[in-house]
Amino acid sequence: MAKIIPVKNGTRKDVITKKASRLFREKGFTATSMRDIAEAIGIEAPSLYNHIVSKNELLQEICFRIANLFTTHITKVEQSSRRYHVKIELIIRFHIKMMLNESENVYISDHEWRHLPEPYLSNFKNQRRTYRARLSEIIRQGINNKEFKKIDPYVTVLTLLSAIGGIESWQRSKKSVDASTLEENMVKLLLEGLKNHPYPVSEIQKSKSTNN
Amino acid sequence: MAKIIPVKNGTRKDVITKKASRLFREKGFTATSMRDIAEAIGIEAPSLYNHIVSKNELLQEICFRIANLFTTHITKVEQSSRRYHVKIELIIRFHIKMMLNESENVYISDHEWRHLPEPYLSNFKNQRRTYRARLSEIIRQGINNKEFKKIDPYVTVLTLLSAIGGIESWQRSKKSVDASTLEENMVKLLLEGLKNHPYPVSEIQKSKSTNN
DNA sequence: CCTACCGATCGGTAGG
DNA sequence: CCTACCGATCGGTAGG
Repeated sequence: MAKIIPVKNGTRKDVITKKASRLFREKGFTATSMRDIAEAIGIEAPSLYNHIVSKNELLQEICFRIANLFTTHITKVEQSSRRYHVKIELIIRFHIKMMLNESENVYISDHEWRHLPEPYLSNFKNQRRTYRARLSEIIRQGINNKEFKKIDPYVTVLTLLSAIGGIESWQRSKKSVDASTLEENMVKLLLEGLKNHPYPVSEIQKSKSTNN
Repeated sequence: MAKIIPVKNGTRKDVITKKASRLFREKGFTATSMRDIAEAIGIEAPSLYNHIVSKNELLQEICFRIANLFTTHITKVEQSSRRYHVKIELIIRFHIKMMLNESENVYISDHEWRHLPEPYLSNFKNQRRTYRARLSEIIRQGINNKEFKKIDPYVTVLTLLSAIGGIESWQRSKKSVDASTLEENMVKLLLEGLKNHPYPVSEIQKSKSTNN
């Protein structure tokens, strides 16, 4: 009765988590039933509970595992002695690589976290807020250091993260773009939009095209 | 018995749609029950069906209304005789304004469309694919015309759309940034990352910071 | 890992 | 707009 989870090299539960990830991304967490997951594996729904505690546990493990990967990475970047634009480039490239290698779980972490039950929900939101603040701080310092143009650091963080976080949902329908093309082009667009060019290029083409 | 919908100046059904939008964005379409919507209005769930056909109908109307607004706008832009970078700027600003003025419905159209039932689902996906192709074409022409740097048009479209589409989910927690700051900073970052600068600035800072 | 089954909740209908 | 109620499905448990 007492949830004897096999302590092996991590097998049965991993299979469940993998299938669950796939389905959570495809149909959404709420729209995915335990019976869907069980069927994808080839067992009956109640059998899942020999390996997991609850449906929520699956979501928690996905969300926090991804969040911790990002937190670990930014810590490493902060501790390095690179220039600020290099730090931002490293972080942008890490985000893109995460989207490419862990797209299902990153997508879930980005879009399904609101279904976390309450102690975890606040926890997760805190972790995200802190991450964004640390990223903002790097951009702020880069502006002070004249590496970046004068731009609102918080808006920049929002824009960068959502730009990268969104590629997954597009990528699904067409894998027409290979990983390297995607990464280099996104870096070109985002990083060079951020960098400080030593000439007032930003004012040149500012026409009266403002209103829609 | 026959769904006599009041043809008035659009009142009761609008209230339902409004409340539904709010809840669909907050909790997600699947996690929102008809009883949730009814309770938010102050009536019983079955009473909703005097004004609407089904829960799916609510989602359909939201998704297609938003999609049509974007389609109408890009048609107008295409028919104008502006330069390509102005066309892109107009479209970026329209997207940002939509996020700010219709954030709930744009969010639903962006994230909950996969729950559309089948004749509508394919329809919606087609409309989105076409929109992206038309946007790509403007960028491609702008590159040919030397207004934009050499960049993959499709990746650029994905990046621009997801950058703007993501601001909503961030904006929720902190309304610290006012609309004008948000718009000007996003345009600065995204449009200037795209524009062709008449000097090889993009190569200057390209260090060996590639691998994470 | 299964069968049998639980209370809760779902979208929606009947009928007034 | 309500009460009464439907068949279906949900996450999960009991017990082996």
